[in-house]
Amino acid sequence: MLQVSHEFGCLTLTPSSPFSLKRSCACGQAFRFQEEEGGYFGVVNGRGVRLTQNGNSLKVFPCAKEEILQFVRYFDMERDYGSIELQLERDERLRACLSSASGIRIFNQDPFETLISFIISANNNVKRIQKIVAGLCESVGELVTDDVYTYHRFPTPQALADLPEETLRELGAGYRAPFIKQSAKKVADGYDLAALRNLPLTEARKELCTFAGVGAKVADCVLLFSLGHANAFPMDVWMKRAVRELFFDGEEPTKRELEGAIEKLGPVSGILQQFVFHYARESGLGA
DNA sequence: ACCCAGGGTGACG
DNA sequence: CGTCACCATGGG
Repeated sequence: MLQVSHEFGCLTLTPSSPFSLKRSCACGQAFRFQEEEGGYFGVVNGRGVRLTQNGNSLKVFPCAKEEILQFVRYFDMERDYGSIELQLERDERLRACLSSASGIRIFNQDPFETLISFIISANNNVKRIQKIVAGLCESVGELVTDDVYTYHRFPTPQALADLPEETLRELGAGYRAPFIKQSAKKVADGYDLAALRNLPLTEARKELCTFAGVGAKVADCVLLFSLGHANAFPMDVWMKRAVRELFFDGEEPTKRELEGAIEKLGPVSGILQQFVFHYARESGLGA
């Protein structure tokens, strides 16, 4: 159950299961939530908002009445995370993840922003990804000044498609510069990312892999973090280590064994994955 | 100098 | 189908 209240232009969402703003913002799913004075500032669906946590409540400011549902959905507050954490708790292999990952929510981000962000993420680290994405926004993202804040939106597909490769390299994108440009152009030319929401996981993944700089892992991030595929399971170096340690007693699994183990986790395996990922990074698993 | 980071691409078997 | 060097960049 979710309690929703709205007064003085501030939205308060209180889920009945544990919520952690800090873990949700820091778990590596999104790269534009900046920590500041007891909260976070982020741009959600093109709107700059300040996020704070009070008890188990998430506060979003500013928020107009018409925007309430949109924020509820972005922060995935309609989903029953109590049952998800219960599944983790019941699994002896995954139980330990909760101590550092309880309260995570998977945000429903913009597909294009997520696509470009995770193209940048390839063979890169979170701090640098944040820096490059911030540079993109400050360079060619629309500058917005509303009643409360001044901020940049994430660039449009056309804006990134028009950006010279050299500029992308100056921002730190390195060899990913042409991937960003080509993929942005494909969206600017009319490719409908949102349509992938309604495709089966395997087909949606295959579609995303036609973009430059997108392989299975980046595709799964886009599907999980922006297109509602809760069973997309991104396998990066951290998850490979974690799965090897937690599921296969330190041994390297075959591809079949790996797929089987993920399949057994059920329809929200990708969300479970994010708890494990955050745990692995926080506990420095294997490093 | 070397290794690593939310990997992908292209070449070669 | 699988493997593998290579790819920019910054931090440890």
